[in-house]
Amino acid sequence: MSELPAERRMRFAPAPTGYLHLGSARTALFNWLAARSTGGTFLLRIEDTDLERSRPELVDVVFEALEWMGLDWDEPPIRQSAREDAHRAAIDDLLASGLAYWSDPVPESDRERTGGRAHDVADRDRNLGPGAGRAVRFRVDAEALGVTSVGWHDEIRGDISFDLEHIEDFVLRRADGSSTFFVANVVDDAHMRVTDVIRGEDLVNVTPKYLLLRRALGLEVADLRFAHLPLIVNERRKKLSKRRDDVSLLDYRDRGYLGEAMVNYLALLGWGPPDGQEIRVDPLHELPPLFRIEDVGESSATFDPAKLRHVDAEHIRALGSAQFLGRVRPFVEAAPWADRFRDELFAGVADEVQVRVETLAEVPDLVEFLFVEDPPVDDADWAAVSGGDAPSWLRVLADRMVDWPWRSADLHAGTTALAEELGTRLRNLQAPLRVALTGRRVGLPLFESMEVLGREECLRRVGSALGRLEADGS
RNA sequence: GCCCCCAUCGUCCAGCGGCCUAGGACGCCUCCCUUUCAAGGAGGUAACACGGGUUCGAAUCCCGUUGGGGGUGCCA
Repeated sequence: MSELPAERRMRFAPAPTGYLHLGSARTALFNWLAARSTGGTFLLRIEDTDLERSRPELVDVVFEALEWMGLDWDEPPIRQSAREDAHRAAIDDLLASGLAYWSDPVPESDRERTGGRAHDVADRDRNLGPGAGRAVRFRVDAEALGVTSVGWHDEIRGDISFDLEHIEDFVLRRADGSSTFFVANVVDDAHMRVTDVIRGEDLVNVTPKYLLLRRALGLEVADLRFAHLPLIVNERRKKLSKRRDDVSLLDYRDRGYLGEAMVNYLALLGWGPPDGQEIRVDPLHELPPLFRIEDVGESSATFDPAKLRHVDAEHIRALGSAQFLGRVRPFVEAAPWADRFRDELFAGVADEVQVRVETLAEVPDLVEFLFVEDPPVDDADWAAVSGGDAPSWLRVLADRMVDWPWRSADLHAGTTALAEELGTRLRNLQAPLRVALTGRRVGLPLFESMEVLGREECLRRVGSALGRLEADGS
């Protein structure tokens, strides 16, 4: 009888800070990918033990962000705050077995005595017991623990180990009675039967403590694996900071990025598909078969907004027409002219819009001329095209437009022929017409825009441009 | 200071001892296409941090140097 492969369980354990950090989002994604690629289970644990930061609406932000990325989890999320009894019990066990002890804080003025430390290892043997201001610390003692170093084989970075002498007696229970991250983390991971701890490289240094604690608590460690992901850094090669970098995942949604593009790009930071095909229209389905946590790189990756934009543009272009309209809707609805927006008009230029934007947020600006009475005229553009023969050209154009068949191909042909007639080139003739109709000299293809705008409206706009010219001239 | 980690084009990813006169992608530049702008097509620019080993042979293995990052809390 062959053994069934043991179930692999990975978890994402964010603290509800009110926004999901880009780095956390990537950690969530890699955990999810690791789970989905191995038939594992993806779990969620909300680390909400910090009273101030456990407000329900802050937790919802985490769910909202994960849902935006399309990441789904397999079991009901665990609230760490609901497990405080278990955390306390673990500390009591350690206290009972002598691996933890009560410790008094050492005042700043008295630190020479302790080598600068905020605690005194002499407390280990004082059998202090509970008391005001007193914390419980773990006894990192080679003799008591029977080892002189702790190490593990990291799935991403290979063997890592720390000598016990470099690990301090860390706090398990604060003076206020609350448990620290170290205990909660270990106890809850064991409770959730987590087998794969996949997290950021900034947590490498707490892993020895994790391991020590886990063993001290008699919790199984044989099948435990760790993978520490390289950090995402900014162009200065520093860890992304809330202050100077755009780190909130959902802000990218609000700025017009597609969730799947974000997922696609994030997956490319520290990893790449073996076949080299970077753009994955449906990353959530395409990536799992290709992903292996051990293929993740070990050096930090710079977050490159330019490449993100490119990936987003590719995803936008891959959208079907109906999908595109659906995705765009929230952005046009936020425009000042939202009440005048009409699907039919938009549909007439949608394809042309789609290849010209990198984010959905750029759409309104491109189609505004269709939905406002009088598009604002860009002064520089107007100045650039309204001189010379432009006034007379526009007059002729206005005349001809009256009986041209109103289809883009005919408008194109008519304007081209007229350009020749006038002894100029189409590129020159279309420029003033474009500014007259849209207010700018760059924009969507002109004749397609005219068809959608309609003859009457085009004539009206050319007419007012002519009026403006007279005013300028007088 | 101490501990841990990292080191290929400006950036991301390939390369896991010979296939490398180092490949792909983003960016940038040039040209083509063209109703502006895009998109698309064709080119181009640009890297193995340095020094020692090991080996017939090193971007690939080892050591050191330098550089960078992370950590060093009764934060997580």
